[in-house]
Amino acid sequence: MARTPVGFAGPNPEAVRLGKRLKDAREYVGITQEEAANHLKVRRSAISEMEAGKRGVGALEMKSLAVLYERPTSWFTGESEQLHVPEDVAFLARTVSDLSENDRGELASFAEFLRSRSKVNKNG
Amino acid sequence: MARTPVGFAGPNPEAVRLGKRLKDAREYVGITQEEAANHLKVRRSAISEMEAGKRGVGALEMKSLAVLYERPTSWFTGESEQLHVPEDVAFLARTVSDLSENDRGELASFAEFLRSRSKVNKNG
DNA sequence: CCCCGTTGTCTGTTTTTCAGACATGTGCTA
DNA sequence: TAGCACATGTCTGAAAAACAGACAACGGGG
Repeated sequence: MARTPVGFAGPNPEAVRLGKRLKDAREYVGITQEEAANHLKVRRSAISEMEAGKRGVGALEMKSLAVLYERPTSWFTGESEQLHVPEDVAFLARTVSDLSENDRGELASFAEFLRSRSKVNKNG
Repeated sequence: MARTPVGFAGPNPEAVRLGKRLKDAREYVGITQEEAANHLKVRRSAISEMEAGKRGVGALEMKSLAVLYERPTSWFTGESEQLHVPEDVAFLARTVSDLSENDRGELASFAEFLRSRSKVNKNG
């Protein structure tokens, strides 16, 4: 995790937010830093520093903590849980579900064609 | 990211899976490694190695890529296996997301055609 | 006050990542 | 086929981050 820019000493605000959430979640389920550390196979000090935003958190570490703390990773990252799927996309997905396997193949080919065509238009 | 145990040289299977998903997602939105690298403020080689599972992915990096690739982080971690959609349907849904509104209309029309055709075949 | 469980912080060592270049692969065009 | 352009894979010394372990500090009971 050398994500924070080179000449930047101050704490990364986003990392601090992430750490707070990790800490909140841990305390909510009543787990000590040591137990969390054992779960993650890291030193306890690592947990302490992660929660303070002084140390990076690996994506897989976060996933593992998500299990231990019983929360989705999106809760830690603060993502909006909304799926953001336009209605026409949803409609297509539903329609596709009704089709036979052959027809799905045809449709997929056509979709692929449209996709490559739009690429060509963009590039040229 | 020294998450993998000390005396373990082989690739971390979970990291490899994560990398594959990152790569798939990037390719679906038609972005190059270089563009992704610019977005993350890392070298392109970092993207290459992340996708190969040879390099750790920070939690905040993953969140940033989630925005760029238009997926929830849970998709990268593999948390969202709840949907149970057949793979070809899922693929179509993803491809559709790439298309312009016009192309979606075309595709929807074609899907509708296929659906009605199969109905006719059933009834006759 | 003292104990004890828990958490915060420090330092030298180890591991990972960076930075940049070089190498490979793939598609296109003459 | 050769040549080229673009995207991606991979290597190496330098720099940064994480580890490992210890010590300090906080806080609640006895």
